[in-house]
Amino acid sequence: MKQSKDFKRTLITTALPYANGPVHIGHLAGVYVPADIYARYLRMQGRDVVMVGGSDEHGVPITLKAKNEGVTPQDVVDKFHGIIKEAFEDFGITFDVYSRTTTDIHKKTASDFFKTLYDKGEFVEKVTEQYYDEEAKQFLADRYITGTCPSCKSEGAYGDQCESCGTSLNATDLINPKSVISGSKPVIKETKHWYLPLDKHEPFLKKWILEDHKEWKSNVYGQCKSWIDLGLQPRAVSRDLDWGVPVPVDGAEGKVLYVWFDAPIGYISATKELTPDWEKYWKSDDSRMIHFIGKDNIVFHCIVFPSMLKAEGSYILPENVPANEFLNLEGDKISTSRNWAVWLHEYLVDFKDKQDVLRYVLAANAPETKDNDFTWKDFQTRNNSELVAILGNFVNRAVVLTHKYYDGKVPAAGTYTDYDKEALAEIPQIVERVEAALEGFKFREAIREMMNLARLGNKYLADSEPWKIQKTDAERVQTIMSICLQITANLSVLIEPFLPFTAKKMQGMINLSGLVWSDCGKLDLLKEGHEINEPELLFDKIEDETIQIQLDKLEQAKKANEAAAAIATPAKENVSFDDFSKMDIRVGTILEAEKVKKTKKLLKLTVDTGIDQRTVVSGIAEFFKPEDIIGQQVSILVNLAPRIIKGIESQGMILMAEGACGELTFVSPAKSVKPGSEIG
RNA sequence: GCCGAGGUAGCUCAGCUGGUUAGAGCGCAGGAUUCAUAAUCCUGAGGUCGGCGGUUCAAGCCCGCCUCUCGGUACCA
Repeated sequence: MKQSKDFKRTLITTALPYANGPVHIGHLAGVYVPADIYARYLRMQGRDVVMVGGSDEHGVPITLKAKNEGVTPQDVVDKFHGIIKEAFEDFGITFDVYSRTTTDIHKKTASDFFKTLYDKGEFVEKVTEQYYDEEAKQFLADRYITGTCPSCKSEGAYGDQCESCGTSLNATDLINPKSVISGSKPVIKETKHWYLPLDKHEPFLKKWILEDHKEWKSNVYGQCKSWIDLGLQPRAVSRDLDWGVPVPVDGAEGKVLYVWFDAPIGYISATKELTPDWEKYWKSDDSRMIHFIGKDNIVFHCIVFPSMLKAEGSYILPENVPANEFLNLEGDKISTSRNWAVWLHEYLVDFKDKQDVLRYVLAANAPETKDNDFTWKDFQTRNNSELVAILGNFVNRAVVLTHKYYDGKVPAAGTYTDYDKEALAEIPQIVERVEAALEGFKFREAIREMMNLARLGNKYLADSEPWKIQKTDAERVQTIMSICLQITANLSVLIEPFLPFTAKKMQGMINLSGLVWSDCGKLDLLKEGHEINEPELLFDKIEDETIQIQLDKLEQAKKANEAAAAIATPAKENVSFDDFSKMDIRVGTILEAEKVKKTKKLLKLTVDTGIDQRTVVSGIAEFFKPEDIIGQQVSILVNLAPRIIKGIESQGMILMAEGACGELTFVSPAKSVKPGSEIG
């Protein structure tokens, strides 16, 4: 495998945050902090690096949000692009360019990209059937259709997914589909779309990833292998929608590029926006591209986007895709809609000027190999016993002593003892280990090693005990303090990629600036007589009360969510008595039950309906063991049209009640009654 | 069900192509120390490496089966 130094320049891309909400700690930990550490590290080495990012502003969810709030999609993305961009700036994420996908340059870039592939015959055209709203005169994307979930029967399920039970759906599966736009019942209509034939690129992807990039992280490699082994399907690159980049082909009115197609092209347009020289980052073999993303994006960045680039023909492909897993918050998944998150803009209100603390905690506990948990307790501990006690404390000790003994002037080093030499020799070793970790995208390890330099400082100071011998051997103390100050100076450089705000503060304190990475390991960064400034604390302790406030805040969010979930869904439309009478619901008794093989949710039941004994397949296996429900009385819809499920004919449907957390319960008579009793 | 990733000290994680008494940080206990934000330094306790079987002179690392967590995918009338 090629080393990063074999390349002349590096293009770092960061996942484009979707502009329908602010960014939270999960985004930061998974993508932006690691990317920024890496970019800063390369820049400090004087290497040619460009880090691009931007807001992803197209797609259906944004149009939905706009509609709900009675504003235009542009209003929505303007608002969140602003919030997101500011949050990144506040946290010191050093994008060389932070753009957005609603710029003209991007529209043109994406449009041209499509046109090139179109002209080369890289797409296949397909006509499919989709829902169409005749009143609003437009096709309905999945998110624009609601109805009753065929799975859990709850109202308000979307065409792609039921929010209530989490099942992913096809829009055509919904019972009583309704257009979100006009409320009318949509009709099925034919529509033409373009597809990227991923299957065609499969042999290439197989070799490129599975053979040539075995060094990718196991989670990334494994995920790709899984997708490729499952067989790749053509993916639609266009949608019937009016918010996005128009498909640049005759007869494509009302169609735009599907958001996943236009979003990664945003990396290209952002680079174009940055420099007229953009092609050298994208089209020369001595450039390498690194995609920083979360695990939800692996398939796009490892399979889809490379296929697009390959099909286009003139672009380089990513050299590595160091995708992270997910960060949980206090044991639960971070969720924008449930407001279970720590929002970056809110964090800075509560923890003013503590960007580095969060950067540190997130990098030290980044979900590199598996999902990780962010807890406020851990945040407090890492701040108090690592940043304050180890790093801040050492620097403070060195600076305070220098002022005490030498009035702030750096003393001259005398003769080094063996122990001095030993300690000093460790500095370049630590630097080397930090470098190796960073080159391998092991940010947790890198930050641990970085802290080891501060640990070394504390140990050296404690072992040397200058305060004990200042009166008897002042000359020796000069050497000791000189070494402590050189370690401090080294620290101020080494921590910069990770803790840029603190690095700046430190360099101000020791009156140094313009340090670069190759200064790490030097023992003469501070010359004799160099004057340093007054000590100031790099970090403050965080008290229990401060942490409790954050925990309370989350607890409130949780309560608010529970309250929202407790509200019953609105009643359905009225039906006539005749409609109701059509349904034949009986009390039945389960006689036999067994799991349907090769399924997770299905039980095959034999039910005594009083009329007959029949077979019903029911999706309740996650909640009941077969042996526990023999003899259970249930409500059964007996005149539902039979249907074959997994090779078994299901003759009817067991009615279930769904609890607040999605758990299912039988609807059965309060007293045992004879099978066949009618419910009505 | 199938595919992928994980399951190593109280917590968060390392463990190279299998090789002597399984490591680190935090936490905990004891001691030292006072320059420093009661911070620091030293020492120590603590693990049947998810479980069972197998291959091997030797397995946390290889193979099989099982189990739990996370993600993808199929199924849910």
